[in-house]
Amino acid sequence: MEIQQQFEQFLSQRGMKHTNERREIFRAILDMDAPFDVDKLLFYLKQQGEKTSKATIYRTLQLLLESGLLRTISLSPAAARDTLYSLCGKYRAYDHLVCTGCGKVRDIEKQQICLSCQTITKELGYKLESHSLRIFALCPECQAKGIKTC
Amino acid sequence: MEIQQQFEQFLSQRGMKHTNERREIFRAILDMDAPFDVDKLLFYLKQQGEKTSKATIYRTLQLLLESGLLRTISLSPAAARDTLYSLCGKYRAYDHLVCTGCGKVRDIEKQQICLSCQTITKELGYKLESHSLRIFALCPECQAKGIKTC
DNA sequence: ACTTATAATGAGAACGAGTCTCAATTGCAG
DNA sequence: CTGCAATTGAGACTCGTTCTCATTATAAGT
Ligand SMILES: [Mn+2]
Ligand SMILES: [Mn+2]
Ligand SMILES: [Zn+2]
Ligand SMILES: [Zn+2]
Repeated sequence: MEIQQQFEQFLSQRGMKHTNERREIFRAILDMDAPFDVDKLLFYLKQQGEKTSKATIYRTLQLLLESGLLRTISLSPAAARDTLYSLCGKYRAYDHLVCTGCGKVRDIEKQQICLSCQTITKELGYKLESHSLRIFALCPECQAKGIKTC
Repeated sequence: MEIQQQFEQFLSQRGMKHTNERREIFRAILDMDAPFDVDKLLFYLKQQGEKTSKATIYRTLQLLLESGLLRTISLSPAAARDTLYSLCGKYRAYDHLVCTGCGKVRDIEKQQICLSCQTITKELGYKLESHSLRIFALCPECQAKGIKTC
């Protein structure tokens, strides 16, 4: 099924209206070519002549999170600002390797991580839903430059 | 070495002063019996008659993070509020299993996770520093109660 | 189509965690 | 002790996020 239709179906299931704003916001999200924050989305919509309000964007993002179509990304263990969002499945990996020197982020795809999560939850009788792994490490370039962290 | 002395040594290495405020804040952190936020720390210190300021608490927490004695915890992938802190080593695991139903958090200790992180960073020529894994799953109790998420 | 009830939106005020400023205080080297 | 740079406290400030409420749009019922 088309992803737009999945959202509309989600709205219907909840007895919510299919508004023009919800459509436009979702379309803008589909246009994003990297994880985005609210500012970026708002700017993009303004550019296109939409006068969507900040409040409606936050409300729609919340709906998309609840629908399971969108997820948040937290790259830094501290960062309590500027939430990043990404469509589920748009980028293959949910796991990230973050360079503590230059901040560069790589996606990780390691079957072993998924298997470990399955093992852990199975052993404890939990029903696995998702996971998020962040590895903090110094990239080869930063090692060469002699950048130190901590 | 005593952990208090490790902090004082860190301050000395940086040529920073051993102030009463830094001592009292660290003592309060040692008294915490669970991951804490700044509010809780501030309240605890007020209770004890200390009139430490919010600014100094943030400044000292930052120093403790840099010293490697303290870490932050991010349990929810969304939460952009109220950072949680915990002494390194106070709770054994850095990885958490979070119930998406009741929010209950368990520590995870799985050697396999550490090994995977080592493998991943080694393959890419990175120098591993740390990692943080959060597994989101429904606990047995919540499954029994028929609580659904998403 | 038209009406109507009500869900949704927009504008901006409010909120709150975290940061910054600067005058007053404190630690500590000499 | 003294002198001075480092540190602190009070509170203003920032800015991402949430809330409020008057206005507007959706969709069910006719
Ligand atoms: Mn931004
Ligand atoms: Mn709190
Ligand atoms: Zn790097
Ligand atoms: Zn549970």
